[in-house]
Amino acid sequence: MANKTAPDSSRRSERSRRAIFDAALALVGEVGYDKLTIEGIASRAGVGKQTIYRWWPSKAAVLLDAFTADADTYRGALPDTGDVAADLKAVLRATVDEFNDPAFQAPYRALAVAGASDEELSRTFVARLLEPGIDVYTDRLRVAREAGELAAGTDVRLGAEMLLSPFSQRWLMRTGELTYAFVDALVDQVLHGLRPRG
Amino acid sequence: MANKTAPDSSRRSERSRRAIFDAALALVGEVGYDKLTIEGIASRAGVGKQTIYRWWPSKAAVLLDAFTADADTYRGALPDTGDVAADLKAVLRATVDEFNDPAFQAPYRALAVAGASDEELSRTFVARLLEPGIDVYTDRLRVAREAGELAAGTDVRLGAEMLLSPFSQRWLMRTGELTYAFVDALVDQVLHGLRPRG
Amino acid sequence: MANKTAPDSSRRSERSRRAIFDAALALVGEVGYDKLTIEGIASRAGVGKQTIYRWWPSKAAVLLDAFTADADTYRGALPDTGDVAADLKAVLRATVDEFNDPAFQAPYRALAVAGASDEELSRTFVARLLEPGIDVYTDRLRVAREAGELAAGTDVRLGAEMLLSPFSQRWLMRTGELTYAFVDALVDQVLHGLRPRG
Amino acid sequence: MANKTAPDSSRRSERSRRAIFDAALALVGEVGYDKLTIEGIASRAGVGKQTIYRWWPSKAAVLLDAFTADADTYRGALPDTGDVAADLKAVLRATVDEFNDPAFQAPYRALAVAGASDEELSRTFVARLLEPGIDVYTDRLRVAREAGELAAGTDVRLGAEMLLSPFSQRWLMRTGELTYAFVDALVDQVLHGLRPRG
DNA sequence: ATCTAAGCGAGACGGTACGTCGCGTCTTTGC
DNA sequence: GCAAAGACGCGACGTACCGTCTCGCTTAGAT
Repeated sequence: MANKTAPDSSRRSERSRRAIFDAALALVGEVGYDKLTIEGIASRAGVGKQTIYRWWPSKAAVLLDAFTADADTYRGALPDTGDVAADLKAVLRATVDEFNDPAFQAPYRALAVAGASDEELSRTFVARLLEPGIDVYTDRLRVAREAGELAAGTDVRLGAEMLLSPFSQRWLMRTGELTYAFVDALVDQVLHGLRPRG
Repeated sequence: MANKTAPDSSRRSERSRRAIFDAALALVGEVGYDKLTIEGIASRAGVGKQTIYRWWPSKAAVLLDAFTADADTYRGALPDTGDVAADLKAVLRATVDEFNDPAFQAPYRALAVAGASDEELSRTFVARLLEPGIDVYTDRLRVAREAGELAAGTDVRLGAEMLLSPFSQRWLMRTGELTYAFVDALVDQVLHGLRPRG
Repeated sequence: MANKTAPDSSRRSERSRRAIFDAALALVGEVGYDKLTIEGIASRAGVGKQTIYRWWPSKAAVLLDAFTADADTYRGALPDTGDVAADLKAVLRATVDEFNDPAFQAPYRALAVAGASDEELSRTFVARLLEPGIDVYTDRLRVAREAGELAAGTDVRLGAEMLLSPFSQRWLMRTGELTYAFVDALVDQVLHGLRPRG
Repeated sequence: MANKTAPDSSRRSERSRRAIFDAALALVGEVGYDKLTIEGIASRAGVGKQTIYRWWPSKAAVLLDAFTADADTYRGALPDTGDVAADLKAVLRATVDEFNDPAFQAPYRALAVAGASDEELSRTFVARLLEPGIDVYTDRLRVAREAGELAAGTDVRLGAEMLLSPFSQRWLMRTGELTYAFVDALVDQVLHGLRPRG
């Protein structure tokens, strides 16, 4: 399958793999994604360049693995107190804090940028990070719909995007502040719509 | 005030400026943003590298100027037929076509990516391209609110983001297709909300 | 005769000409010949680049004019006390001091180097600086020959070169020290030859 | 001790080294020293610029190595037929031919010029090319002195300079022709001196 | 005394080369 | 046979000067 005699992953050095992840995450925080280099990672990790090239196709892929190696543990479902508005606000407020934290921002923004320009990479990025995030909202909305909290015909996937995209967009393009007030208003307006009630 | 003795813009060569814009737009379409180089632009434009460095701080800034030099003419208001849903759908469908056009995509995506990673650049990008786009939606929604088509207390700026962000996000991160059906559903769901109607 | 409509030298700015000479001599002393630039001279002299290009073909030509503008006043004949050996030693000892003086060295070495590599320039350099120097020695030796101090058939031009070249060579290529002892020995050996006396 | 982590010379590519020498010598003959560029050498040699910068500090140093890599094999002693004048004339006549040969001239003149302006480089140039040349004359003169052909107290080093410097000077500064007649007269006058014989 | 064309300071321009950085490949030497 | 180390060919970086070319401006010399 591999076109170049694939490396034997059973012989792979776990020590080097960890060192590369640590170096990549540290460096992206210090110098930013554009000035992050393979040589820099290798040097900081005390590793030969070839060891990186052997296992990853690009610096973005290294960073993606480094980021998800730490993040893969997390995941689950949104809380369900029976009040979908309250639950969404609670989780989005926590997400506000997360995206305002520099340590989280740097590698995540780097990945988003890399994904936006590199179509190949974006497939992995979307599948491993974005889709799971959308899914937990979709699931929670579906539960709410079954419970009669939402209209019967509601497109829950689209609903999830209506909640997450304005948030992501503000953060990524810096078109606005990420505050509790913003997410509260967003949840309310998404749920009630803009139309006047009959 | 200037840290390097600013060049005299009255002596500037308009011919070179245009040639640089043309070359930058052509090249970003041909090779993509990452492989776009200052040397490439200079060579294609028949211009010395220094002429680019004299007037712009980065290739992203060149591209931004090139893109807006062409785009600055456009701008206006959304149509107003009295039916806000129909008007929004009409315009968003046109925007679907625009964002599916490779000639428009390449430089715009390049700018979005550059803006996402470079905070300085993003200020200009947001102010010159994104904000004006949001504003025309905000204005149309305001008109609709005054006309009683929307609830009295509606946050029209937030409404505009709810319409545009899911669209932008799908396009930028490739999380979904941009279709007429998608924008139609988006408009309907934004206007009506997810809640069941009393 | 001129292929480009020669400049009108009657309108020439004497003030600029002096400023260029001063700047060129000062700069060659400060940064050396290789790092001497036309732009640097123009800037230091408070002069436009074109003013230099209008009147000189190269930085070497500027330097040559600058150097000879100061040096043209000097010139004359060697002393004649009747003792040719003593006269030569006296003058060469003075020349040792001159060539060990950094203020004289820098531009003179620069000119020698430029002359060595540029055949066109070397013609002027030789004619204006080297030949006159050789001539005064040739003249003094001729007088000595007429006076019977030298053998009747002596080639006085070659004699002058035998005196000056070992001196110049040591200085230019740094193959040896320039000392009084050296020039004394040189004069003696040139006059007496290496052969044992019959 | 090294200020930049010196390269590992055991890993050095001999193929590249030779290609660089060949390219440098060919180019200096074709375009001259001033128009000789590192980029030109690298390109002609099919080598990266960095490979040159890794091993040499300047184009002059490259040329010096290139020149001596070929020339290091040669070297020896002057012929000794018992007639010092004849021997000197024979060798100097051969040297006349050598210095009138363009293929030899171009790189040698380039080195002389570079050595004249760069004190650091001149140390190597003198030690590797000039001094050995002077030494063979010094040695031959010493032999002649022991054989009684020269005066007992003769300074043989100075004698060698008296033979070589007028020659070098004429060539380098173009103050005169290099002919057999010139070197014959030079040898005679150096050996006999200018004084009339008692 | 006025006009007009040249010299002038200034510096933008199309270029070439600089010396550096990082790429991705390849090779050498342990382990 | 993977890994650390790093030399290699390559391409782009951003800078420094080159020599040419306008731009006003000032400043004679001819009218």
